[in-house]
Amino acid sequence: MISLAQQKNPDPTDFPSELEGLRMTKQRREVLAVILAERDHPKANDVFTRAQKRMPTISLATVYNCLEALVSHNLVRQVNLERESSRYCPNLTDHCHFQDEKSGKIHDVVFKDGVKLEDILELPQGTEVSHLEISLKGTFGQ
Amino acid sequence: MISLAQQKNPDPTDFPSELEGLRMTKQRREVLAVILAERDHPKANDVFTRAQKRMPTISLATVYNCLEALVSHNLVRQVNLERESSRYCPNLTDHCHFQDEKSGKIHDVVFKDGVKLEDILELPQGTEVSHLEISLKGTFGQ
DNA sequence: GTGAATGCAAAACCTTTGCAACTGG
DNA sequence: CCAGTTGCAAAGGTTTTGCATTCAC
Repeated sequence: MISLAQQKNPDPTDFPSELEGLRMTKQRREVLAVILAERDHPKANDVFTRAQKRMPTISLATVYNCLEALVSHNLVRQVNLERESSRYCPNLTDHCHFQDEKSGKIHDVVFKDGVKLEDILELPQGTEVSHLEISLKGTFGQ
Repeated sequence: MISLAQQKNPDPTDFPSELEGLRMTKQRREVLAVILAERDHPKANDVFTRAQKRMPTISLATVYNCLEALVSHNLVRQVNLERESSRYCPNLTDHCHFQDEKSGKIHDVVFKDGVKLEDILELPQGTEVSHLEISLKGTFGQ
């Protein structure tokens, strides 16, 4: 896994021409840069609006295409909360999401050290988990 | 909490005229009966199709209305997996959902005894969880 | 050069809404 | 009786698709 997720204000032109086997285009670079720039879990339309600032010709359909490509190549994570539109997240480490009911903001929440799925859930023998999503809602402390 | 969830082949006419403070109508009774009859996590449209068998005049919009009413009165649980349409579940006990990637079927999964959220997640002081949804995907054993 | 990606508009899909008619307690 | 619910059709919002053009390697 690459460490792009740690960058704060990435310049799209810094990205190599291929990432995780995905051919990079101007638009994909821009979409990735937008997601890395802020940790606020934007929706596709937010990404579109921000990307347009630097690239006025980009289309919403292209943003959706780029997001799909980035997600399927594990450069970005797609976050689905209830019935809302998907949000996108540059944090590729294991974590889940807490939506504060007052502010609407999404917070990343990590697992305590050493916690394993099989310790908490009754899963039958032979179960293989390929994807796990945990989402919480309520009042977030602090 | 009432024990309707345990019934196998409920007759809609068995339901009282009010449940959990919700005024029951023919349509709400039928929608509830459909969801209680099978544990396969149907989507709104599946509920509609099944309800139509006994009540040909029911409309899809009414099914959505009824589902919303039943969910908000805690008679039925709404299950959101990824970007799919919502599914509906009569199991009101604490549990989460596992979607088998081969069959597409949804399985209920329960927590091991004594597992508490605060034991597994790093939540800041003062956090209050009002809603928790855990969903898994992969190959379900057995 | 060539297969893949883009941009546009239109379609698809799920869910909600407005409103007149009806109904259940 | 009469507020609340239904059924219908239409609108809304998000995401996908078809296709000609353009681009990246």
